[in-house]
Amino acid sequence: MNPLYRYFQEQLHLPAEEAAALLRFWQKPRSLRRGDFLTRKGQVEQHLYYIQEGTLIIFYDIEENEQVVGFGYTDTMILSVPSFIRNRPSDYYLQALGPTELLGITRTDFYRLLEHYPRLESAWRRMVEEALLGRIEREIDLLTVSPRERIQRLLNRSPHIFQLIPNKYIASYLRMTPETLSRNMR
Amino acid sequence: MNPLYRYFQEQLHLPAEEAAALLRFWQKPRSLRRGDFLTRKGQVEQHLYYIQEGTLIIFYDIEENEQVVGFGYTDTMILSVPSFIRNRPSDYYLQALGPTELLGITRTDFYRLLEHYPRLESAWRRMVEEALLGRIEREIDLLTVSPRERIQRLLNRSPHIFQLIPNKYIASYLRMTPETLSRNMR
DNA sequence: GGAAATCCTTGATCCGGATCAAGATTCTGG
DNA sequence: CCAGAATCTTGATCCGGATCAAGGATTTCC
Repeated sequence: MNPLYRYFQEQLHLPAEEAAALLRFWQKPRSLRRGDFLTRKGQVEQHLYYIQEGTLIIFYDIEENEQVVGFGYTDTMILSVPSFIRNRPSDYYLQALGPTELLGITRTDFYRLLEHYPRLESAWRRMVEEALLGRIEREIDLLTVSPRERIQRLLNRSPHIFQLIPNKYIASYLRMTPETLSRNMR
Repeated sequence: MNPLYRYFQEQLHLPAEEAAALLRFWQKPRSLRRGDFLTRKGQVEQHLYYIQEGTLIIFYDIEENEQVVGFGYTDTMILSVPSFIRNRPSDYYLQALGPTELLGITRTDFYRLLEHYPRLESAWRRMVEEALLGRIEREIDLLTVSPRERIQRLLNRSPHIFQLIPNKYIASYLRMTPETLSRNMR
């Protein structure tokens, strides 16, 4: 069965007909290779993407360094949220870590659909609420002083991350160096 | 003019009749004195509050210490967001820093109103979106390494905070000790 | 399959923010 | 207005995570 269709039903709780109707708007398939950028700083995010297969990182650059702020992986949505919502240039880069297949819907189409499909609108509101709650959780992680505890919290909440993403990106995400992560993982 | 009415119009962009109709649901006035708790850890947040006058801090306790995660001040809304959205016990404390006057609407009333007033629903979605964008900004602040820069970012974004809130709470909010804040403010 | 790039680990050193302490200042509430 | 509490400042010391460095292990992709 179409995995995006299943995502609509199981993750967004959309009824079958609505899920089917929405499917045809998710087009514009994109393929990325390791290192390719899905979105770059300065671009206005014009799509909401569904990841059919692959992993990506979201990062911004701060004084020569890249600071990772999130990940995307198979069967989730990914986008530069602030850029998409505000329709302004993104501060973030979205970069593929390996071969990646995506389906996208354009910003314009998406906002048009929101008006026609009330269930989609409430689904979107739930997504935004969940994203907010996720950030609040993450805030507590970032405020935790001890590196060891920060690692532990992520291990508890998202153990699969450690299977999917090279440690150096996880270290950045956890506000520590790869060395510190390595020393506190065993 | 009623400041809450003005808030509805100017901040939430609600039309005049709708703003007027909503006014009567914001009742249950509460008065707090310095140190009083509006909400405590473990309580389920039953209200959305409008601050008529006063300042509050939002914090949670982590190993004997209190970690400040936000502030509330005159003419803004305040609540324990995760508790209100999820209808679950709050991890946060909301505490008044001085004499404070609030108006509240109950969670039940509020969600009922969302169904009857589409403009309120979209206003709420905007509030959630804005809260999310605010958290994303805050994440960048927290990931900034240098204490001096973290202070600077807050000074740029919310200079009024420094007039309203004692420095020790600001220091906690900025993930540093009061000593470090003091040493880097001049 | 194999060379090259990337990533991970371990060790040694350094430094900036936390901690501890004490005094000065400001705020609070009766 | 005044006493006591809370807050802010400044100084001295300490410590844990960053940095620098190098070798080993994996992964990538022609």
